[in-house]
Formats: sequence, structure tokens, C-alpha cells
Amino acid sequence: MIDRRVAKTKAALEKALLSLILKKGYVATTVEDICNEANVGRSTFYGHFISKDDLKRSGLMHLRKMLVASEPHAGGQNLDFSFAMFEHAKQHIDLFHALSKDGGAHLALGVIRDIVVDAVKAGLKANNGAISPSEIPQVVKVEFIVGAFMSLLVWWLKGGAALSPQRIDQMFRQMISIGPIAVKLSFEQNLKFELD
Amino acid sequence: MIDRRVAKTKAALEKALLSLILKKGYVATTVEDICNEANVGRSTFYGHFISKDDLKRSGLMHLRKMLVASEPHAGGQNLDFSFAMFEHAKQHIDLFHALSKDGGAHLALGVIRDIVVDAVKAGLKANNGAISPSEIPQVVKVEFIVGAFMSLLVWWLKGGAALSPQRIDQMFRQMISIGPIAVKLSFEQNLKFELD
DNA sequence: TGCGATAAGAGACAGTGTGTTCAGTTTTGA
DNA sequence: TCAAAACTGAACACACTGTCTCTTATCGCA
Repeated sequence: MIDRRVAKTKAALEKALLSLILKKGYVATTVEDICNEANVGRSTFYGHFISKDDLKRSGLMHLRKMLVASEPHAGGQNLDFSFAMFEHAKQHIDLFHALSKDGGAHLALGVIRDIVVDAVKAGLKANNGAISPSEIPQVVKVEFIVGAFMSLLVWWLKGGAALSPQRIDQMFRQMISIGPIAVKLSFEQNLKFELD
Repeated sequence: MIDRRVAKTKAALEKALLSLILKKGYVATTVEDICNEANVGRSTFYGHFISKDDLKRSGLMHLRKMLVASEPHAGGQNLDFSFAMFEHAKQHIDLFHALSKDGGAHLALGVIRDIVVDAVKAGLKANNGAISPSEIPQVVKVEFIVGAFMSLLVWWLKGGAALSPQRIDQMFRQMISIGPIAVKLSFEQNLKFELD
């Protein structure tokens, strides 16, 4: 059976860490801070986690579970994950800004990136037939798309999500479809793209 | 006049830090380690830098200067920066791997990103006429392209730069021109893209 | 409800790294 | 040459970490 004391303590510590990250940033937060905030003895902390980083990992795993669960199009077809992601991110923009105090945003962004990678992989697979054939491996496409998306997402959040999710998403989708610097296509070039 | 002692000391410390990062990673390196490696008293260290991070920043500034200076197409026209970047990165792949031991790669990557941002901005500006018109702001295009490029670069380096610089660059350029998942364009769709 | 197991709490402990200070020595630029 | 400066080495207070022990509180289960 799961001991309620353990669950309560772990939850309190994770909550405390999150709260302190919002208040003063991850790096500046000490184990003792976390314990005080959570009303937990320091020795108890080390009974459950081997370090602050360990607690952080545990918290990020929960974050991941929550994100995956709440992501409507997580396993969806095509590349329709992006709009939901933009919308979802906007809801947590305050957390994002707090994390950005240190270099700490990278941590949470890493989690989000993993999720996006999965979504893009699934989307590309589902899309295979309708896509212009090319010798570019899937991995490379995934890296390209995910990198572009994350970059856009961070920029958008940094600017306070000024543009609407609809607008930023529409631009993203246009750029992955016809390229960000798509040259004007002549009729012959189009034909070529259809054929190869 | 610049005191030779100061220059010598600072240079020794920066060199020592770099060397130690390669050996055991940034986080695991202490100020005392650096001083021993550089044969510099610890009090002298604090006479020049306020912390390890401060020394790191100083070193990254030098890195940036070196990169900008050695980058053949830094201010070049069009988006032809990428090949030179891939080639250049390959030469420093060992440093990249060393930095990646911690989460420390982000630091150096941040510097590189800045340079890429400049290159892409310049490239887009020079390219304006030949580009498919759209209502997508330059900033957004820049974020998209830079993000995609950095993502690809990191993936490529992580894999030991298995593909040739030519190949990865060619794929990158293709994807920013016609999009990574360019849909087969019907004649009508093409017309629409040309017009709006 | 009571019992054995287990978790939590409090505090002490050594260890490590940080950043400062200071007196004494060496090197520098002029 | 000489005053200014930079360097050295050592000591210091401090903060945080991770471990340990002992006592108390709480739990799951019969």
C-alpha cells in the first residue's frame, strides 16, 4: 500500500519548489528553503530525494504527465498539434517567465520539446502520403520543425504572447508548408516539385 | 597603458577554464581548480572576476569575437551563412561535446545563436525582393529559421556530424525554401500563393 | 483497537566551496 | 630608480550540502 505520509511529503516538496521557483528562481532556491516552505525536515527531504535536481526531475515528470494528459491533440493526426500547444502555453505564461529568471526555462522547455517531438513524429507519419517526396530523412525534418516551433514559441511567450494563438499558429503552419523564404514558384518549378 | 600582468592573468584564467571544461565540465570545475590550473592565486582571481560565471561570460565574449571574425559569410548576402556555420561547428565538435556534459552547451549555443540571428536578419533583408510575399513579419521568420537551424546543428553535432556539411546544409536550405513538409501544390494553390 | 513497521522531525556533524581581507612580495610603467 | 600596481598565500566567516542518530508521530494491517 502507498503510505499517505510519503505521498503528502513528496507533493508538498514539489509544490514548494515550484512556488519558490516562481518567487526567486531555481538556482537561488536552497534545499532548506524548500523544506521550510513545505514544512518538512531536511533529513526527510534526503529520505525521498538525493538532491534538489532530483526533486526537479520528479517535478518535471509530473509536469510532463499533466501536459500529455491535457494536450488534446497529443497523438493526433497531421501536424495539428501546434495550435493547441500555443494556446496551452499561453495559459502558463507566468510560469514560463518565472522559469526564465535563471537559465531554468531550458528545463521545462526540454520537457515540452520532448512532447512536441512526439507530436511531430506522429504527424509526419500520418502525413507521409500527402507530402512532397524528398530524400530528407524523417529525423531531420523532425529536428527542423521542432526547432522552429520551439523557437517561435519562446519568442512569442517572451513578448507576452502579443499575437493571438490563431495568428502565430497560422504563420507557423504556412512556414512549414511552403517554407519561410519560399521563392516564387514558376510553373515549371511546381511541376518539378510534384514529380520528384 | 595596459598592465601586462593583468592581461596575462586574465588570459591564463580563461584558458584554464576552457581546459577544465573539456576535462571535467563546467559545473564540476571550482574556482580553486581554475586558479591551480592557471597558477594564479585565488585572491587574484577575485581581483579580476566576481565569480566563476563572470569568468565564463568573459570567455564567451572572446568566443563571440573569434567566431564573428572567423566567419567568412557573417555579413554576407542571402542566406548563405549556413554552410560556413556547419563547417565551422564541425571543427569545434569536441568542445561542444564537453560543454554538453552539464547543461552548459546552452551558454555557448546562446552566443552562436546571436550570431546566426544577425546572419539571418542580414540574409532576409538582402533577399526581400525574391521572396514570396506574405504578411509574416521579419522577426517571426528570423525566429523560425534560426530555431530550425540551431536545432539541426545541435542534432547534427550530437550525432558526431555523421552527415557531411554539404549534405546537411543542402537539406536545411531546401527546407527553408519549400518547407519541410511542403504539400503537393495544385495549380490553383500555387496561383493563390503567388497572389497573396 | 492495538501492534509492529516505517516515516517524519530536530539537531549535530564533517566536508566543500565561496568570497573577503590583509600583510608581505614581486613586477610594472614612467 | 621608485612609486604604484598587481600578485601571493593564508586565514576567516559564511552558506549549503549530505549524513547520521535519536525520538516522536503516523501508518497499514490484523
